[in-house]
Amino acid sequence: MSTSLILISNREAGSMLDAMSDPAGQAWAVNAREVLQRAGHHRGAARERLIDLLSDQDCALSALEIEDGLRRDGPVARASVYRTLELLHDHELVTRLELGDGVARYEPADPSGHHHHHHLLCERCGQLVPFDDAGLERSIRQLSRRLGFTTKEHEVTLRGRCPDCP
Amino acid sequence: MSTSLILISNREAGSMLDAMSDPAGQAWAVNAREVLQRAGHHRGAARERLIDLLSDQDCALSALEIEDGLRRDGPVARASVYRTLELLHDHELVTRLELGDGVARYEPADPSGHHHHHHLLCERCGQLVPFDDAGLERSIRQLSRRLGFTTKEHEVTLRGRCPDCP
DNA sequence: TTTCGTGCAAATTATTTGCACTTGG
DNA sequence: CCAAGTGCAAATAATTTGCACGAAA
Repeated sequence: MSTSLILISNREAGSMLDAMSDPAGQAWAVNAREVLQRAGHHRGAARERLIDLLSDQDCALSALEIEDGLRRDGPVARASVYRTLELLHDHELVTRLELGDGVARYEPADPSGHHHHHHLLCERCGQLVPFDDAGLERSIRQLSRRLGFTTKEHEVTLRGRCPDCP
Repeated sequence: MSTSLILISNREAGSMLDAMSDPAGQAWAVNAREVLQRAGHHRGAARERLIDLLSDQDCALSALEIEDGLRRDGPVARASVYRTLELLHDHELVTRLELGDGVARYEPADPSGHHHHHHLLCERCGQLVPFDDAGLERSIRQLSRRLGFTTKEHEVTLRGRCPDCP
């Protein structure tokens, strides 16, 4: 049974990406800007900053978390954050998640499938852990075919206890 | 590859359940009342009505939809709806879903696993379709074991085009 | 110089809470 | 009676929208 696994806590992932100067994120940002430009969009400051911030991220952030992050470098309007996220989502450049706590989270979308992953939310420590599983993906592909359903996005969320929380 | 399938549109399912006088729903309602009673809860009118309404349901409803449904038979306070849903969720009697449109939906939880299912949301016609797939469940079990994660709930959402919407 | 982006504040929407009153056991 | 449930209205929290002004192509 081939199961590929990426298991990264938010904190660890941040430093990993720092260490490798985040080539994947850069690629995403470049592509995102290109897509928006082709669609006839200008390059406003807030949007540019948001794209940079998201590209440094490995896992989902809420709109308010993004706003906070941006504010550390200077003021931003909340509306710009929401509008930019909506725009990115319309162009399928971000994935929008709702993990069951009433807050929408966003993360860079990954058309190549290289960084595709799902989420596991520990109900005890609140940690959000991205994971990837080939068997699961296979099941979903087969299932979609069987149902005659054209699946554009899919999302799997596990809620429970992580290995560190007994 | 054994893949069991239940494919029911909301509308069809409603009539199906009518036709068989909803034995599963009745069982759920009985159990729900028992669980709440054991926990020392009284039987207020709003809560009783909500349990009845949910037990007739095969798939997820939002709090506002539930409120509307209840109002057809008489007035209910919105707060009672939310409080009851919270209570049922605390006792794991309902499953709470967030399918990505900012609204929480609730449906009777199924400890037996008999009616366990996931959701498929057609982005074109908006139809919410419940489905069940053995292969998918197997993948999730294996995955949880491999990650050392104790999965209490899991949720799979597919978004795309249903067979009727080309 | 026109189209798009931004900021601010006000509006919406979903959900929660405080409190006085009613009801179940 | 006492604990729990209900309704109503006001409070939050997340997200959206209208509009005037500033910036990009």
